[in-house]
Amino acid sequence: MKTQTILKEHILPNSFYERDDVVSIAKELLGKYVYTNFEGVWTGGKIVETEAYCGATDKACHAHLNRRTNRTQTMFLKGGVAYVYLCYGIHHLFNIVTNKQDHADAVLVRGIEPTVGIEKMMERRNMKKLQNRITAGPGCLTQALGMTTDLDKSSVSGPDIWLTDYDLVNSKKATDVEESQVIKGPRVGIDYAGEDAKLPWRFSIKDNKWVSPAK
DNA sequence: TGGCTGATGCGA
DNA sequence: CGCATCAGCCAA
Repeated sequence: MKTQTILKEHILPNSFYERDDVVSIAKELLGKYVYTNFEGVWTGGKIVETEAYCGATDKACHAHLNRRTNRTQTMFLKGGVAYVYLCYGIHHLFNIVTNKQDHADAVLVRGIEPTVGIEKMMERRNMKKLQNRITAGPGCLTQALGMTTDLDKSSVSGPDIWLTDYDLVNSKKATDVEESQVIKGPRVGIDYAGEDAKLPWRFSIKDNKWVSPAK
C-alpha cells in the first residue's frame, strides 16, 4: 500500500492541536512521528524533544502579550499548521501551532529519532556517516527533513508535513511515552525571557540518544 | 570559544 | 531608512 494511504489512517485529529493547554500538547507529542514528503521522498522519525510556547503570557514567545507582526501571525491561526521561521539568519525552526484561532500558542520540535529516509537526510545534512546530530537540535532536524520557511502556515496533516501516531518502519501504532520516561526542564536559548526562562516547558524522552546536546 | 548569517521589528 | 537582536550549529 502507498505510504500516503497508510499515513492518512493515522493522522492526529485536529482536536489534538486545538486544545488550550500547549504544555500538555508539547509533552504528548513525544513519541509521535513526523514525516515529510517532497517529490515522493519520505523522511522523518519519532519526536523525542519539544518545547512549549504560549503567546498570551510567555515572554519567550514571539507573540508575547499577543503581539501581532508579519512573522507571528502564523501562531494566531487555528492549531494544526506549521510555524517555520529563520533563526540567527541560518537555521529554519519548525513549530506546530496549537490552540484555537487568535490564541498564539506553538510547540517547537527540537529533536527526532530518524527512522525513514535516513540516506536522504544524511545527504541534506552533507553527512557521510550517520551521527547523532543528524536530527538533534531544531536547526538540524529542519535541514534533515528539508523544511524551509516555504512551509510556514502549511498543514501538519499533509501533503508535505505529516504528524501521525504511526511508526512506518515497524508498521505499528505509536505507543504513548510513560510519565516516568519524560524529562522536564527549562527551555534552551531564551535567557532574555527573565523569569519565564525557568519554566519547565522543555520535554524529552529519558536516555534517548537523539535528544539535542543542549542542556 | 567565537564566527557565521540574514530576517525581523523597532525607533528615527 | 539604520541598527540591535536573535527559540543554533560547527570547527577547533
